[in-house]
Amino acid sequence: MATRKRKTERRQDLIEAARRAIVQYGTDAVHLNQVAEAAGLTSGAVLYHYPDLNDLLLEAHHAGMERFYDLRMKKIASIADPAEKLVVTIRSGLPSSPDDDDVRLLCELGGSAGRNRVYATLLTTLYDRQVTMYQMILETGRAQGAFTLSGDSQTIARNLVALEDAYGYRIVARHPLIGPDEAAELILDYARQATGHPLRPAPEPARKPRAAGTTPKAR
Amino acid sequence: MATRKRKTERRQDLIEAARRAIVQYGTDAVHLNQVAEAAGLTSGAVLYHYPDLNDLLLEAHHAGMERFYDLRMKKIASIADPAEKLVVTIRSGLPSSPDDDDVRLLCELGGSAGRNRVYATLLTTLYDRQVTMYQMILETGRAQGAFTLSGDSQTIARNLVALEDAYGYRIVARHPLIGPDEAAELILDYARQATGHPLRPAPEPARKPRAAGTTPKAR
DNA sequence: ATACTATTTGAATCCTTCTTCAAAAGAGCC
DNA sequence: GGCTCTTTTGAAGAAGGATTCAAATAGTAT
Repeated sequence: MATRKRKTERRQDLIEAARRAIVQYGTDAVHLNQVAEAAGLTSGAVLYHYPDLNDLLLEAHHAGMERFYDLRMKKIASIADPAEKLVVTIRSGLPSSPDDDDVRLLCELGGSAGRNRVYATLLTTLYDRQVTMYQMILETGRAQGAFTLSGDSQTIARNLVALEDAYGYRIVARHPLIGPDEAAELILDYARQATGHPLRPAPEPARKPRAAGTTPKAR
Repeated sequence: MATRKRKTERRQDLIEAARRAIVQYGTDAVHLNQVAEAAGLTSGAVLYHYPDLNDLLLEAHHAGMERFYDLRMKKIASIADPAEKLVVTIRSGLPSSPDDDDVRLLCELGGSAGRNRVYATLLTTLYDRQVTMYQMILETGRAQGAFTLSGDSQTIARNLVALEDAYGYRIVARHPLIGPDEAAELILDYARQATGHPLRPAPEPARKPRAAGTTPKAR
């Protein structure tokens, strides 16, 4: 028997398991048994915590989305320079590889949004939040005189998020020529035009986020 | 009994039915019975033509993709002016509404591409073809002196297709602020910077494609 | 008309999944 | 250690989908 756990803890596990099962089988195709197996439990145990599988799937998508967003925010929180911040932000919106589960979950969500209003709302909310995030960076850069925006910040921010999204799909679909590096460069090409800043690409992402004020060593 | 048809004809019907069923239920979740019902047949009849449902689903996706691409090509074939051609092309890559089944099928494909290599290839192929299509337009515009490209045509073309893709998802997910018109304007904003051309937005798409040489009436 | 053949149906069978629930088993408490 | 409450299992039953195939049917050819 699987080690017994407390309700909240187990529910957390189940959300994680659901995430994995969704990525593997698809949101609309995943079976209760598959989620149970991913969690190392039987279907009965899953049902004990989530009498309706759809509730669990929704929570999994919701959690995945929040995680994706929080992770990005954390990665850029300590960066003061708007140009560097923009570069890192662009990077953090792309999958690290075709097997990046966080992004694959979002792609999954995109596929289902057309036929599920709740998922559609979730995805739209994420998009809008990301747009706002970019807008802040752009406006800050402009205020500091670093950026000369080619148009209003909302338009640029919307396009930046759109580009990220789209290249996420390309990378997840294993485009033979467009990987994370190439995608970042393509987006940067737009970002340079839009900000009037040279935006040199960031070095390999550091293991830990740098403390504010320290400079990345040149390479 | 459903009216009997010839093999090729019925297979065509089935591909259409599968398309509809996929959009409604999801590529990975759709059941044989649902496809059969969409075609107005029984599951046995479907199996008679496609012993393996996956083959049918693949053909449906393939056909949907080809159709989408062909339709675009047809819409722009008769347009000589590169600027107008670019504007119309951008429009034709966006869903006409959140219920545009052609685009919804492609979104579906994007969701499944992460876990199905064949679908991934299909989607990648479409992307590359669209990039080439845009490249032709851009290069032609440059050769004629109409465009002053901000960078190499491949980069611009890749970004244009990426923007289209992404806004397709936004529209299908019913973003409350971004519909076909707004998306077109956002993409045009980028296209203007990239081509150095004012690219005034096209009037409402005409019922029939205009013959080459005729001018759209002003409004 | 008739016969022929390709297509479609519908019923039977087999499988898989969902759902329910009594019983088992861990975890915490006294 | 024994008691209690919560969590988990496993079995059983219900529901539905996939697959197979003989029989029916509708076009097509003669």
